[in-house]
Amino acid sequence: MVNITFPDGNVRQYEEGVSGLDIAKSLSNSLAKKVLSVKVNNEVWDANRTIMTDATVQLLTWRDTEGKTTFWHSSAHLLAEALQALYPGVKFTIGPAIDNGFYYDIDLGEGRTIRTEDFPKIEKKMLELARQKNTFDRSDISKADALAHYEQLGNEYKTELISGLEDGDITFYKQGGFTDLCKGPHIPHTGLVKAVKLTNVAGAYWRGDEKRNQLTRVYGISFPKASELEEYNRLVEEAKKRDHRKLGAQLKLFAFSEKVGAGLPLWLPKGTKLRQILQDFLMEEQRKQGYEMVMTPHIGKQDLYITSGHFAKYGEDSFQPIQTPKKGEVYLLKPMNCPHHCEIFKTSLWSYRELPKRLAEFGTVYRYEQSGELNGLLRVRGFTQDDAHIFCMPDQLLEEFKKVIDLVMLVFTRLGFGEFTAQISLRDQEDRSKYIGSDENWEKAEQAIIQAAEDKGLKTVIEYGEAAFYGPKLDFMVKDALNRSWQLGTIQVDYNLPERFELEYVGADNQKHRPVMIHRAPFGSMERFISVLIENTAGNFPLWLAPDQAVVLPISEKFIPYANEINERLKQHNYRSTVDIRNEKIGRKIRDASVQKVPYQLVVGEKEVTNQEVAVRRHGEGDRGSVAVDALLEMMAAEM
RNA sequence: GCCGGUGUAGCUCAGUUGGCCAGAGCAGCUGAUUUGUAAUCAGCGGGUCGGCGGUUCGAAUCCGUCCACCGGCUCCA
Repeated sequence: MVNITFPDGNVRQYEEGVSGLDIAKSLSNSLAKKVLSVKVNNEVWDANRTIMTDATVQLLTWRDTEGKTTFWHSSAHLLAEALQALYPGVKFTIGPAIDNGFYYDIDLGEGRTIRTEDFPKIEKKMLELARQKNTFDRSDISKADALAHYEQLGNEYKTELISGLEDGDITFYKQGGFTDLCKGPHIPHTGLVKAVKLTNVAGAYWRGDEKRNQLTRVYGISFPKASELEEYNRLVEEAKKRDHRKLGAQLKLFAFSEKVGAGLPLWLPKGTKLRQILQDFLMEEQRKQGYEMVMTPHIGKQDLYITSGHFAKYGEDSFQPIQTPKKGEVYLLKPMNCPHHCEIFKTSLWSYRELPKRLAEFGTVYRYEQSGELNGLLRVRGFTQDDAHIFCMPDQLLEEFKKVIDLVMLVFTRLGFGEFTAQISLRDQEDRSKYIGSDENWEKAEQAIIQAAEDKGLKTVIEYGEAAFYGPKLDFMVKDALNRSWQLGTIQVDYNLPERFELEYVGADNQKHRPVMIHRAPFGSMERFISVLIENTAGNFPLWLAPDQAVVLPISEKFIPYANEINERLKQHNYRSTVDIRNEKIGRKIRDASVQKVPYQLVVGEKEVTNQEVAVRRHGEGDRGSVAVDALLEMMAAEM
């Protein structure tokens, strides 16, 4: 007998060799039908794998993230089985579960492709195979046999994978007519997969290396119930409506023009308003915290970026040098503001008493992003950073860094980004050739960030290889409508640029010392921040950010003078308000104001003129009834 | 940059296997209507069918190439 401990602390005895599925059956038959996999001593196992010792056991179903992962991973095998049937000779590589579904990377061989038109027949095949209720059978296999198996199939990808595995640690899984190198676990049988949707097909490099073969990646998602697929489809439709590219056009915030160039956004009046409000908000906070605004030009001599190291690192892949009429004179579009700010620091000799020096600029920079990377306002070639560089003494670093964390948190809280990931981006552990500066400085910088994040009680994840070439970063990641993660705020510690620019201050000892730099941008870039803001709010901005806060809607021409009066009152109180004087019915004016997502829609007609009131309609809510203008002003003030 | 897809009026889209002057709705303009909580009615104007080159008696439709956009991959100072 073995003692099985459940998550609630209960302990029950079972025969040795009991499986998760057996345990589920002993509890309830309906539960047994839902079990996807089982967590045994904190390791996820097949539900039918035998348990030989005392263990803590948690049965995993569709409700558990790990249960979903098992389900989707098994679905990837099902996809592979279908592809094997439909595309003979296809070579399989890897097919993992992801956050929202699964994919399989395959090599179809020369000249063959999969298109979205092919999806229905693949989905049909998958469901057909699923209905066979095939079990996933696990088998241990020796390294030699595993290699022989795939050599015979001519699958160099699998043999490469196997070469990296330990003998005795290799397992195959077989369901129906498909066998795959796989460590598992899998769901009890394919019949649990009731609904399948292939979502897209894309190229993906083998092992993520662009120098190696490009494989075909087929993405999909699957569900244990058809109704869940419908729900998923509905959510995808909803997400499309939040897309900042669509809303940006609809709300007349920004635009792109082929004639101006790819990735070069044009800010329309309303988008500019929104952006200015955000800038004003941050500038005010920064003023309170001792930042000083500076301004620098959009270009600088090539030499500036040779000093900073940017030219050596990115010169080839950037906008190319700008020539002048003078021979040999070369300028570059600025890719970063920091070199300019270093030169500002060098305009005087600073006393330690004057540090930290916090220089801030909404600086527009230009980077030649790869064409395939451009994406609405999320990834552009000309963008404005809410940049600042803090020059401080080494013993001020930690305190300053923590202050910046507070500022980023203030920004995120005020803008409603409750969900974010704080990521500590460190050097690549193997390849250090990508970075400038000494190991010693990197160590100090990385430790400072880890310490500051810990002191602030931030929950962080560490990502190696994500650092900037001159220093490590603390990045704040937020997701867009399509669940993709983007870096917004960033704080970086830099010992290297002060050295390269030979920055100095005079210490209490009357000696010259080298300051440390903090690069920081709470928004990151105005463009990206605003795109994520649009998607998070679905364009329903809080009142203080809305480009148009109110629109007065006269019932007919007769009431335009009164509407103008109301509009003037609002303007006197610094609200952004307009009057819709078009010769249209009130229903139409309300509709158009709603499409533009104007928060306060103020209807005025005979009754309102008589009572000296306005009929308030709050977008997203509806009719609030008529109130006096003073009451309206109070209502709006309370919302600011 | 790579893989796959898309590109018709300001916007959303129709346009059969290549075949008369390329269509609709919305938006715009003009006029009528003077309106009470998500689209009033009528008339009018508007398109080098993404660009360039080719095949053909004939190309929005077929081929090539470039550009832009979409989803991934790689990259992201």
